[in-house]
Amino acid sequence: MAPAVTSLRKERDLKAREELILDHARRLLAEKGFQAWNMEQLAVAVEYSKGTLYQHFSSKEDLVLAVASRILNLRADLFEQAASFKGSTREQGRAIGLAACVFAHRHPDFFHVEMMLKSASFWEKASPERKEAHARAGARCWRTLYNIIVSAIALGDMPRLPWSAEHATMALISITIGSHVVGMEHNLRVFAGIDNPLLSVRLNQDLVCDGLGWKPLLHEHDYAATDQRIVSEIFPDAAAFLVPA
Amino acid sequence: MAPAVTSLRKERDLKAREELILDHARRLLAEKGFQAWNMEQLAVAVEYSKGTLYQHFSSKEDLVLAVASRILNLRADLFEQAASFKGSTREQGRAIGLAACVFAHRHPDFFHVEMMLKSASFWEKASPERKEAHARAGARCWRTLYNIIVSAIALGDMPRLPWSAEHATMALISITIGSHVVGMEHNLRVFAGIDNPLLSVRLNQDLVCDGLGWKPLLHEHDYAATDQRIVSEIFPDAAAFLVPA
DNA sequence: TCAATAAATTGACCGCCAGTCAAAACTCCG
DNA sequence: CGGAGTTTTGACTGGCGGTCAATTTATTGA
Repeated sequence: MAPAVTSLRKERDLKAREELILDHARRLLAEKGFQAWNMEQLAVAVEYSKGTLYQHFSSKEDLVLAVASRILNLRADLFEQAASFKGSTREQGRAIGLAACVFAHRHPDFFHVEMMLKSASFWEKASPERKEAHARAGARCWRTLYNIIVSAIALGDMPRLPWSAEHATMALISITIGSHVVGMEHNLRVFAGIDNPLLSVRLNQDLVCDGLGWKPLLHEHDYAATDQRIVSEIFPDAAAFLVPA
Repeated sequence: MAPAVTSLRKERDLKAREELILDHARRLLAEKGFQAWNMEQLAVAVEYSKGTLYQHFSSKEDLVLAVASRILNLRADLFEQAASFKGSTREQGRAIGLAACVFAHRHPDFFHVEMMLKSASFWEKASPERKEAHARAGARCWRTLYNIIVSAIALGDMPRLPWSAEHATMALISITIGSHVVGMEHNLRVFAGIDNPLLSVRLNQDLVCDGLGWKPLLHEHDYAATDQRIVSEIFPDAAAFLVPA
C-alpha cells in the first residue's frame, strides 16, 4: 500500500497525462477530422504507447467525447461571461447569442465533432461517466440562457404565453444550431448570397426573439450600440467579424 | 458489339439491381445505423457478391449517400404536394412545415443519416455524380418553400424588409432543422417537458413565421382549421400525431 | 544497498472490415 | 460448337481499434 502523499502525486501526474492526450487529440480532430488519424499516431504524438491511451479512455469515441465535453465547457464559460452583461434581459440574451458566434469563430472545427455526436454510434461506445460529463457541460450552456429568460418573463420583458420559458429557451437554441447547420451548406450559402454565416445566425436569433415578443423589440432599441458595448466589455478580441463595419 | 435491343434490357436489369441494393441498404441503415453492418452482409442480403456491389457504388459512403438522396427526393415530393394546397401563402408555408413533420414521422431513421452527411468524411469518399444528385434533391426541397415565400412577398403577405426572400427561406429551414436536432436530445426534451417533439417543431415554425411578419399572423387566423384541411386534403394518414386532439 | 513484490507500460497480436483483382462463370456471336 | 468478350465472384490485402502477456519501472522491507 502506497503512502497517501505518493499516491496524490501519481494522481496529479495521471491527470496531467490525460490533459496532454486530450490536447493532442483535439489538435488531430481539428486538423484531420475523425477518420484520418488513428490511435497509434496519437500514441506517437504524446510519446506513450497505445495501451497507455486505453488506460485513460475506453475507446476512440470515448476519447473524442472527452475532447468535445472539454470544448463544450469553454462554450459554457463564454455563455456565463455573456450573462453577466449589465443591461436589459434581451440585451443579455443578445450577449449570449453573440457568445455562441464567438465560440463558433474560435472553434470552427468543433461543429463537425458536435454533428458526429448527434449521429453515429458514439454514445454506445462511450463510457457512462463521460456521457454524463457531456450532459452536464451541455446543461451549463442552456441553463444560462434559461435563467435569463425566466428573468425576462418575471420582469414582464417577455409574455408568459403562448410559450413557456423552457420552450422559449429551446426555440433560441434551435434557431442557433439550425442556422449553424444550414450555414455549413455551401449550396445554400450561395443561394442566399451569404458571405458571413455568423451574421445570418444572429439575424435569425433576432427573428426568434421578436417572435417571442422579447422587449424591447428589434426596432424599439438601438441594438447596434448594444453590440458595441457587449463586444468591448466582454469579447474585446471579437470585434471584426461580429459587428459589421 | 451487342445489339441495341439487348443492351437496353441489360441496362434495365442493372437499374433494377441497383434499386434492390438500395432497398436493402436503406433497411439496414434504418435497423442498424451505419457501423453495425458491413458490405458482405449486404451482399448476402441481395444475393450478389461484394464485388458486384462495388460495380454500382464506389464505397460504402457512396452507397449510403445514394440512399440518402433517394429519401430526400421523397421529402421533396411531399413538399411539392404540400405547395399545391389552396389557400393563403402562409397556409401553403404551413403545409410545407407540416410536410416536413410528416416526413420526419415516416422516416425517423433518416435524420441520423442526414446528420452523418453533415459531419464525417462522407463527401470525400462519395462520387461526384452522387454528390450532385444529392444537391439537386436538397434544392428541390428549399426551392419549393422559396417559391411560396417569393409569392408571399409579391402579394404583400410578407414585408420585403428587413429580410430577403432567400433569408426568410433559410430562417425557416434553420428553425426546422434546428428543432429536429434539439428534439433528438433526450435531456432537453425532459427539461422542456416535451412529449411529442414534432409539435414543438411546428410551434417554432410559427414563431419564425410571425417573426417574419408573414400574414395572417398566428393570432389573426384559425390555423387549427387550416391544419385540419391540410391533413385531410394532403396527408390523410397523418392526422393522429400532427394535430393534437 | 539489495532483493522481492507490486504496479505501470509496452507493442506484438487479434478480429474485423472496406476495398481489390485474378480467376471462374457466363453470354453472345460466327 | 468454339472462343472472344463480359460479368461475377470471393479469396486476399492493408489498415485500424482494441487486448493482454511479457517486460520495465517503482515501491517496500530487511
